[in-house]
Amino acid sequence: MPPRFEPATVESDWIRRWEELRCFRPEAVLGDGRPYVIVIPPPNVTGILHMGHALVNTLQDVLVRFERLRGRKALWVPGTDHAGIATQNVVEKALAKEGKKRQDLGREAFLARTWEWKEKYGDHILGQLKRLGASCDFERGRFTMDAGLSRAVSHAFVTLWQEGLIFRGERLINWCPRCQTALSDEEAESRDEQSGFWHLRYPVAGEPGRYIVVATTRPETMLGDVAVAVHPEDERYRDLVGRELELPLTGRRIPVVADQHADPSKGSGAVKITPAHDFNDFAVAERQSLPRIRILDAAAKITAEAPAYAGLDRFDARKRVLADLEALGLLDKCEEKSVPLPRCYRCDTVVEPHLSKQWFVKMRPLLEPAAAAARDGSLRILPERYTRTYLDWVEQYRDWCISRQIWWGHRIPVWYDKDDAPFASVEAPAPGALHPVTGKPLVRQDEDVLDTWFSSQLWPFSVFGWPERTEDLAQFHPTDVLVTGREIIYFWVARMVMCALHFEGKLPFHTVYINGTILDSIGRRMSKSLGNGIDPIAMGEKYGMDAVRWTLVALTTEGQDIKLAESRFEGGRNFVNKLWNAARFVSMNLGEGRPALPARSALSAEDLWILGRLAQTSAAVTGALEEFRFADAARSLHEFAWSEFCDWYLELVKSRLTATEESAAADREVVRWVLLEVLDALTKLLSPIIPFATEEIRARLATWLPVAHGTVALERWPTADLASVDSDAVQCVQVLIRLVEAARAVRDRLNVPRGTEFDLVVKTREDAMTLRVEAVARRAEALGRVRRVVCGKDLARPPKSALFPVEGCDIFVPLEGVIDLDAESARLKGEIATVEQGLATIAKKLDNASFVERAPAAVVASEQARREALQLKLESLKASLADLG
RNA sequence: GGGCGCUUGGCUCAGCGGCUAGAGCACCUCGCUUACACCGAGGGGGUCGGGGGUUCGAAUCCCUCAGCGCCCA
Repeated sequence: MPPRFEPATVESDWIRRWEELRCFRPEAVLGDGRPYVIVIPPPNVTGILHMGHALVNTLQDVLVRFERLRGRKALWVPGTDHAGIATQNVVEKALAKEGKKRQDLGREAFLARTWEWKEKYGDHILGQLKRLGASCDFERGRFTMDAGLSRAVSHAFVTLWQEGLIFRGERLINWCPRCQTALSDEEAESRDEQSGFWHLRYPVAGEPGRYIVVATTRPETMLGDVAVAVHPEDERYRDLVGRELELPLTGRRIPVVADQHADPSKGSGAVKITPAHDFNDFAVAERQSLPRIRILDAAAKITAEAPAYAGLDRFDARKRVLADLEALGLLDKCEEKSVPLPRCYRCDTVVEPHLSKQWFVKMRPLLEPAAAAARDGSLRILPERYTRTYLDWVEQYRDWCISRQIWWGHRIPVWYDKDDAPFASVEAPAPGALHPVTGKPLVRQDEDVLDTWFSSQLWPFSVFGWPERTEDLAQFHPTDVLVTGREIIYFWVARMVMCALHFEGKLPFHTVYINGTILDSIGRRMSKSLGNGIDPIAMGEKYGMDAVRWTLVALTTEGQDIKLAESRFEGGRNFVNKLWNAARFVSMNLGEGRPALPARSALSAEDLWILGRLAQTSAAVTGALEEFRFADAARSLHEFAWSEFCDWYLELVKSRLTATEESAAADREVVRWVLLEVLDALTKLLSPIIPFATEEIRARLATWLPVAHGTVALERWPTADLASVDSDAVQCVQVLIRLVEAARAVRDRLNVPRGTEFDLVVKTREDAMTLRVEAVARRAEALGRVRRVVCGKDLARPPKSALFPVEGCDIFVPLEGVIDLDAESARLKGEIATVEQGLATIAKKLDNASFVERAPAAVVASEQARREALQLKLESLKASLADLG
């Protein structure tokens, strides 16, 4: 084994090997374990793997690998999402370079071109997932526009339509003038932006000089005003209700209406009403039976309804309207205001409310069960606080606009007769087919496609062949856990829950784990525009993918956001290398064959100790992963592997492995057995987080640590026998550690000349302690480079010595003439101060009558015991200090 | 405006009612001891954002103020 773990070749070798072994299929798991299923949040086909993907997929992989090792038929279904608008934009951009628009190609050719693009680049991100080490069943990979999944979409649409839960209607929707398509409410992302807030004067008809002032951030919309609303109780305008205003620049007259929507406490209390271009105003117009005048077309240019401005872009029109109002003296004033401005989530263009005929899903009946599932706890969302987030959206029951005026996607399975009567059908009607209700021939299919999320919401079961009753569907749906980011709770999670409940009558998963957001080192979101992203693949190449995975897992606490800097991966790399070298050390100290299981009586204190700690670590890691406490799992493993196994156990056994006497041979086999035992369990426990290095270690040690099916991924998770933890061995090792530390501290702190040899004199308080010290004395001598450890209850305090008090004994280092007595005095004074502070804290409790009375007896008892121990320690320290004079 | 999260050593974070408050990184001193310098040994460093309260006991629970961030309207 090389002295450094070399990830590059190891990773590609194992990716290939796993593929050959086909070990990530649920069928590869032997036995009859229950399935454990996760479906991946499908990344866009246009996507490249970013750090957020690396995190969410590492966490899923940890869970899947963990459950696979526990014998579950683990299945992680990968796949990609066709990402309608995003993908279409990519292909359109490529076309634009050739000076073409998609309309130049026509629908068929454009779609062919997009499929071509998809075939060429669409699997890129899946390849990156493989490099991440994701143990997906790639043979079951799906794409949302696969034939089967497309059929699922049609089936869902037609079913909902037949149930009256999908309808077509003319409503105000969010419209992206650049993409030229409708968007759902969720796809119009509002950010606060600075905007002008213009106050306009509308002259009262027949009363020269009198105005009503209305304020707006979109003054060009005044061209489409149909009324001004005031609050019915507003005294200022009471006489004007029912009268008319001269709408400037248009020659039209509009009424003043009384409506609750006007808030008297805000501004002038009067609001302009533009029903065709504002959501609130649309509702007012419905109530007040006002007309809707469309002054902006699909490209957000002024229509012929305002002839003087027709053809102007909305922002140019804004300037012109303002200038013209100004010239007429009708511009009262302009303020600066921070307003939420909705922008297209795909292209960032300012979204315009737009009146058009679209398809909608009637959400209330679908969402009610989805809300109930979260409320009654049958759907568990972690961290729990996100249940509120989920419910906040779900309980709004807002209808969902699902039609998109683009080409790439699932075409709406609706055909019309010549009178526009729609008919939804999974199968395309035969040419000349008649509308089953009107009896007239169906003449055309709907031009639009469905929102991408309409297909994504079916993902947890469409990937298994739904609506066919396939074996996979029966076996793997419902799934177990969904892991995803919080920004997608509305878009996707809630809709999946609603669909699974509606179509299958069950939740698609019992638990949703919301992972934190990856931020840059100063807490900003990583984004292309800021250029502050860290590429996980590049990090993998530099530090090893295991290091990337380890680091992300170690940083995942309670779904908190993660501030990430490249330097963080060094820690991961170092840890993986440490493990590698521990295995390397073991490999260098093994014999010919596998050592036999030793009798328990043959095990030394440190053997029992490390085996006990291993059991505790297994238990801790198992518990942590069961509860999604990823960082805790990593912490336990790090502590055990580095601070206990490497720092102490490996050091302790070196002398046993190199011992040359005849009698040492048997003990050497014992050590070898323990080393392999620990390494066996440790590599298994670590394999969900760092699969590559653990596989490679097992492969290198295959003679001694064979894996049954060619991969550690199909091994059995270590079970923790906590009952076997030997408390006496634990105490022995604790004393041993203190002995070694005392020896080291003497050398490093008390200016002992190099090469000076010395003894440790251990004055114990009880015979049991004497036995313990004697049990570990030889090891302490070896590790601490101490000449002799002498111990006993009746030993005299050696004069002028350094003191290291431990519970149950005092460790003296008699070094008159060698140690720096002043340094020791100073050190003892420091110790004394610390102990006195501790005693003071305890005294505050124990001297408080109500503490002794009211605190639990166990707490009081432990405080008393601590007081006694500290008291003894203090006396020893003081005696030593006095002795040093 | 409503909701949520965060504020603990220089940095990034654990700890969420009872050990003299921990870790990693950084820092200081020493060390190439045949697993590892991507290492080892030793060490310094925190009145847990401010204030108030509950409690025998608060970094931990409650209230309040301040700052930072996210989501929704």
